Amino acid sequence: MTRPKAQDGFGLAQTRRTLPILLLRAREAVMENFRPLLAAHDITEQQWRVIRVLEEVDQVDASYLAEQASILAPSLTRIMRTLEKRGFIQGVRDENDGRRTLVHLTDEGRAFIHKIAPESAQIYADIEAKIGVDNIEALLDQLEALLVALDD
Amino acid sequence: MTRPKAQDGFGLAQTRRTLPILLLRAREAVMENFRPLLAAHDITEQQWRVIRVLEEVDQVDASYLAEQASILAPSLTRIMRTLEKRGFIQGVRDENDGRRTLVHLTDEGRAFIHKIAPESAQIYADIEAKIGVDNIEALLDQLEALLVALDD
DNA sequence: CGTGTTTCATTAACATGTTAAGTTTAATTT
DNA sequence: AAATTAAACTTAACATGTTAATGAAACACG
Repeated sequence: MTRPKAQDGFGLAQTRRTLPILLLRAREAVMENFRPLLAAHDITEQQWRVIRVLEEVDQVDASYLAEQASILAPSLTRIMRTLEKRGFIQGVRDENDGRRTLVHLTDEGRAFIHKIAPESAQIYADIEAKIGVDNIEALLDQLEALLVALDD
Repeated sequence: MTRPKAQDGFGLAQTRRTLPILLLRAREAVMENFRPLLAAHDITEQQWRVIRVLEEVDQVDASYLAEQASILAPSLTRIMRTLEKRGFIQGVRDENDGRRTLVHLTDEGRAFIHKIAPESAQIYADIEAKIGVDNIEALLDQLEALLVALDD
C-alpha cells in the first residue's frame, strides 16, 4: 500500500518532497562535511572537482574537463584562470586543433591533491559509516539509473 | 557479490561515482526539463521555489522561507527584492518582533503560480513516466533517509 | 579555392552561492 | 534599568551558475 502523494489543490507536489529539492538538500548535507576541509586549504568545491578530474586523466581538453567536473564552460574559464595563477594547473593550446586548450596538472597541483586526499577520503568514509555503504551504493545506482532514464 | 569500489591509487573514489557529483548531475538532469518553462515565464528556479513555498504556507518569516526553499539568507534578500519589484510577493515588518520580515504572496503572485502550475505538473508527470513513479518514490525515501542520517 | 557553417573557448551581464562583517531589535544578565 | 549577548536580517566581496553574444579556428562543400 503506497503512501498517498502529497499535493496541493492544483497539481503541484509539495515542494518539500520533490526531486529538485531533495536532490539539492541531499547534496548540501553531503558537502557540508567537506566544506571545512576545503576552506582550510583555501579551495572551492568546484576547483577541487577540477583538479581531481585532472588527477584521474592527465591531459585533457577543456570541454571534456568541464563535462567530467559538471561545470559549465564559462565557469571553467574563470576557474582555470584561478588555478593557473595558483600554479596547480597549466593550459596549453592544442597544436592539432587551435580551438582547443589542453589542460594538465602541475607537480605542485598533484602534490596539493595528495596532501588533502587522506582527509577527504576519511570524510567520505565517515559519511559511508553514517549512511551505510550498501545504502550509498544503492543510492548511487538509482542516481545513475535516473541519469540514463532522463538522457535525451 | 558487490561491485569493486572504483578508486585511484591514493584513497579517493573515482570522481564520477561519488555522492556529490551524482547528486549534482541528477539534479541537473531533472531541472533541465523545467528550464524552458521557467525561462518562458522569465523566472528563475530559485524564485519559483520561493513563491511555491509561499503558496503552501501563506504568511511566514524570511528565515523559515529560506529554510523551506533551501536558499541562504543573503540570496533570499536579493530574490525577495526582485519578486517584490515584480509584484509577486510582499514583505512586511513583524509587529511583534521588529527583526523579522513577514512575507506573503500577492494576488498577482498567486495568479502567476496558478497559471504555470499545470505545465509544471505535466513536466513532473513526464519525468515520473520516464523514471517510474515507484523508482522516484524509492529515491525520495533514500534521499530523506540520507538527510536524517547526516543530520548533526 | 573561397564561402558558409560548425565547434571551442571566451567575454558579458545578471542571478545566485558562500562566508564574513555590519545593523537593528530582542532577549539575558547583573 | 544599563550593559551584554543573541537573533534576524542586510551588505559586501568574491566565486560560480546561466544564457547570449563574440572571436577564432576547423570543416563542409559547391
